[in-house]
Amino acid sequence: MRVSQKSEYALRAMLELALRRDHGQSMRSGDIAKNQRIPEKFLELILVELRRAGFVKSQRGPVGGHRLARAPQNISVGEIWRTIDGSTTEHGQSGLADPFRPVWQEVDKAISGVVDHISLADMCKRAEARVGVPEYDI
Amino acid sequence: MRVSQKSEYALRAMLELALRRDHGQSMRSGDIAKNQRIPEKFLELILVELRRAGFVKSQRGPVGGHRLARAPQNISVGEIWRTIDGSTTEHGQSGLADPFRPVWQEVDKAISGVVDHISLADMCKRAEARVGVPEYDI
DNA sequence: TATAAATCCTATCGGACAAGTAGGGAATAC
DNA sequence: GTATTCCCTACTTGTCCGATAGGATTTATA
Repeated sequence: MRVSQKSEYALRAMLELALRRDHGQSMRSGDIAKNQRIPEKFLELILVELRRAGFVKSQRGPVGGHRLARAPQNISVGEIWRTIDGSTTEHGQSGLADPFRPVWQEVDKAISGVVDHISLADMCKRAEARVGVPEYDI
Repeated sequence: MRVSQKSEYALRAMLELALRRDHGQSMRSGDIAKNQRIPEKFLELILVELRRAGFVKSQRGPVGGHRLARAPQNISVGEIWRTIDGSTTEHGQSGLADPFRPVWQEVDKAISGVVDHISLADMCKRAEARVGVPEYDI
């Protein structure tokens, strides 16, 4: 498959929520957008998808915002990715006879083997480990 | 990445050449197109790319055609794929600071680990094993 | 109850790119 | 020289990504 810009935004937004999670409070979409440099209105659409998929809970109104619906340990990068970009490898409708079909299935499994075993909590650790590295957040 | 229709065509064409290779003679693009049900003019463009990439040798004229430039054992699915579709995972220009960059790199490696170790010769074996299977070539 | 702040929804748009078409030019065997 | 085949450039058509726009709906607070 491909990693769309939209998925990248979704993942960064989710990571942002996971990193701020200890504070307990929810984050407004505008703040996420600013911190992560994501087009605000576009991010709103993404957050709706994430809410419908059960990843975040949202509240409207003056003290509204978004927060994770589950613990970061129980949310994998693969889940989020597939929610936004659809099933991983979509190769043109190759009939059953396509001799390469088994190859793409193996590829799918290899991809899932990576992204399904990286949780948001893992990503938090990685991000924290990078604090202080010069090129981080520039 | 994604498996474009074009890559599928390229792979099927290469497999066709590999399967007919023992006959020694070259195949015309028109015959490949007919056997593999690939739009003829489109396939011509693909064959030019494959030639430029050094996968096939072509000859013009009445007895012209295309043949593999290397042994099938030495041509991997991954090589062909990348030639047509470009580098595997292209995720939007994520800066160096992108915390997900290492993830995509791992995904890249996992994909390569599959497709770079499947040769055209392997595909020939698989294809021959499927001869006689009802849904093959229908 | 009015108001302000936030999320939510529907519609639209521009540009890029994939897939395929078209028409002819160049080589080559006979 | 003619038929055949590959080669090259250009164009078209449709789809989809990324993004924007304008409100509608919910909700805390004064």
